[in-house]
Amino acid sequence: MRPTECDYAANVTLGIIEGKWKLLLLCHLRNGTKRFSEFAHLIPGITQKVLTYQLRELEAHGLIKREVYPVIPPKVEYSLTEYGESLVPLMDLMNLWGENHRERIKPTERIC
Amino acid sequence: MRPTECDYAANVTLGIIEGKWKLLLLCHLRNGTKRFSEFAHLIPGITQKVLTYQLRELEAHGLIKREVYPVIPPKVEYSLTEYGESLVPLMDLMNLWGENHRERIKPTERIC
DNA sequence: CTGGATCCCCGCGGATACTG
DNA sequence: CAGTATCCGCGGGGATCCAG
Repeated sequence: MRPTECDYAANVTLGIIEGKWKLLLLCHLRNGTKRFSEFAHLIPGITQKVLTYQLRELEAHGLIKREVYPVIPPKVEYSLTEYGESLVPLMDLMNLWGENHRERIKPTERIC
Repeated sequence: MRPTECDYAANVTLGIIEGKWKLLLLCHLRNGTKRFSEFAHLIPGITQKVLTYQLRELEAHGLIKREVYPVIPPKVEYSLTEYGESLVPLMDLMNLWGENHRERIKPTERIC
């Protein structure tokens, strides 16, 4: 309630959430385990390097689990951890607010 | 539920929320109207340029209201709009999650 | 008092090529 | 298949100076 510094708690959350594709990745993982190539297919716009990077960060924060199967060809599965699921309410809220915001903006688009 | 693009609704929210000081500014405004100089005093780390910029963006998105009093010396007051208040639940949730995350991390700090 | 105008740095994210 | 390595551009944010 007295956020006199930039270490405001909500900013901690923001620091973990922010990243162009993180929320999208987390959202996809809510529907179940995903492989690296599945993400690349689901999200055509992302490059391999960035996909790797964002997944690594989510993993570093304990939100997702990375499981490597020592087979050929390689197989890696990503899944939401229990801790990652604690973000679900926040994701839902952000999703909801974002959709409302879109509809709020739309009327501006119609010029007529 | 089928976020095949980067225009995922939650990302819209993120785009409005993100910014190093925005959440903090919004939080301060929850306690009432603030003047420009008050922000500068409450948040020592922020520069005038950035403060101006972040306030302008929040205003552009309709979250805050900027009221200018034509007096000398200048007086400008910022306040939360009704739309801005619609973000309060999200802010609270982010704050809560952030605090929990801090405590979750702390044990790692104590090496003994 | 409330900014605007500049300059600068750094890191995120993108593009491309290569590898076990 | 699932990455790693390298280069690069852009923009957010900081520092500083100026202005009505």
